[in-house]
Amino acid sequence: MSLVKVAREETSLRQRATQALRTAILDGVLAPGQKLSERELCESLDVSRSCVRESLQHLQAEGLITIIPHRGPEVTSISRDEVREIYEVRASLESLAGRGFAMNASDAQQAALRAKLSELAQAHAAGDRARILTIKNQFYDILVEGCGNTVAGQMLKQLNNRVTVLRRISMAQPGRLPETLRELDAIVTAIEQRDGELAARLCGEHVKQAAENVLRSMG
Amino acid sequence: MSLVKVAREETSLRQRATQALRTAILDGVLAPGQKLSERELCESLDVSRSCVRESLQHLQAEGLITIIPHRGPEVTSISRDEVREIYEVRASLESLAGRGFAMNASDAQQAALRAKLSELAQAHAAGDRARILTIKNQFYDILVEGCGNTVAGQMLKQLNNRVTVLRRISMAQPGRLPETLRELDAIVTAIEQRDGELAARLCGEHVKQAAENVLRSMG
DNA sequence: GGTGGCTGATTGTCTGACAATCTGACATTG
DNA sequence: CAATGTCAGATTGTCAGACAATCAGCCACC
Repeated sequence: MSLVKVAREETSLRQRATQALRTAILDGVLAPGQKLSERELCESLDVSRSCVRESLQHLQAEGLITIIPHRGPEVTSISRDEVREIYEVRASLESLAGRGFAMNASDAQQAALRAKLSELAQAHAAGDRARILTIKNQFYDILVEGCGNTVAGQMLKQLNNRVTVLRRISMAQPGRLPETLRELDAIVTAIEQRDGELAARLCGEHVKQAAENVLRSMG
Repeated sequence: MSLVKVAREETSLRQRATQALRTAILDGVLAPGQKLSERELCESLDVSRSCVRESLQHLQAEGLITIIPHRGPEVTSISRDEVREIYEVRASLESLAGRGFAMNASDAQQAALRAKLSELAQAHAAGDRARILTIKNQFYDILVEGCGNTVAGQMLKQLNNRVTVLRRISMAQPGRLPETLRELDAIVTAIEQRDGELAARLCGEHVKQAAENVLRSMG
C-alpha cells in the first residue's frame, strides 16, 4: 500500500486556490462587498487566471461570491432578509439533524458531543473568544457527522458559511453565550435520552434564538 | 430606460453553456455515470475549453456532475442512500415552504396555485405525461415563489434537480398520480384556510410518500 | 496467467492574445 | 454650473495553443 499517496498533498492547484479564497472570505480577510480583481487574485494566490476563474465559478455556486458581468467578482454581501431566510432554513435543517443524531448516532458519537460541549463551557469560563468559535464549529461538525444525512450536512455547512461573513457582528454581543450553553446542554440531554422529537424541537428553537440575536445586532 | 437591454439576450457564453449542459443532464440526454470529455463538450457546446471548464466547476458545485481528478467529469450518479437523504431534506424544506405560503402568499398567488392544480388534474385526465411533468414543476415554482423564502426555494430547486436524473424511474410507475392529486388538493385547501401548520405537515407527508414511491422503484 | 513497461489520449495549468465592456476623467454645451 | 457626450485606460469574456502529469489500454515477457 502506498502511504506516500496518502501522505502527499493530493490536492490540485485549483482546489487549494479555492480553499484559500474561501477561508479568506470566512475569516473576514475579505469583507462583504469587497471587489476582487482577477489580476490581484492571480498574484495573491499565485496561480494563473484560468485557475482563478474556475475557482470563482465554484465559489459563486456556493454563494460566497457574486460575479457581476463585466465588472468582476465581489464577496457576496448579505441583506437582512437573506439572513432571516437562511436562519429559517437552518432551523429546519438542524431540527432534522438533531432528530437524526438522537436516533442514529453511535454511543461514541454521543459521548463526543457531550465532551465537546464541556470543552465549550471551559473555553467560555476561560473567556477565550477564538477557541470558542473553533469548538462551536467542531460541535456542529460532530452533530452533522452523526445525524446520518450528509446532504443536510453539506447544506448546513454552506448556509453557515454564508452567514459567517457576519461573524464580527454577532460577536459584537457575545453575552448570549451562557444561554447558548444552556440550550446546547438541553439538546445534548435530549439526544442522550434518544428523544428525537424533543431534540428536533430544541434545535429549531436554538437556531431561532440565534437568528433573533443576529438580526438584533444587524439593526 | 433601455428597453433594448431587457430584450437582448444578455447572457454570457459561459452561462448559456452551463444552462445547456444542465438541461441536457436534467432531460436525461446524458445519463448518470456518463463520462464527459472536455473535448467533446467543447465541440457539442461550441465553446472553448476555458468556458467548458468554468461551466463544469459551477455544475460540480451544484452537485450535478462529479469531477474525478485526472479522469474528467461525469454525470453524478446517485445512490439509494443519497436519494433517501435528499428526500428527507426536501420534506423538511417543503414543510417550510408550505407553511410560508399559507402565511405569506397573496390571494393572487393562492388562486394561481389552485388554478395550477386544476390544470394538473386536467392533464391527468387527458393522460398527457409530458404535460403533467411540466405543470407539476410550475406548481412547485408557484409554491416556492410565494413562500417568502428564496433561499429555501433555491435549495429545493437544486435538490429537485439532483433527483430529476432518476425521473424515468419514478415515471415507471405513475400509478400514484391520483393520490398525489389528493394530497396536493389537501395542501392547497389548508393553504387557502391559512392554516400554516397543517400545510407544513401535509407537505412533509406528501414528500415522504413521494420518497417511498421512488425508493420502491429503485429496488 | 500475471506483471511490467510503452504509447496515445486526456486532464491540469500556464501564457498570450483580442474584442466587448466598464470606469473615470475630460471636454462640450445649454 | 449642471448635464451630457466623448475618449483613453483598465478589466472582463473568450479563444487558441502549449506542455507536464497522469490515466487507459495494449503488448511483450517471464
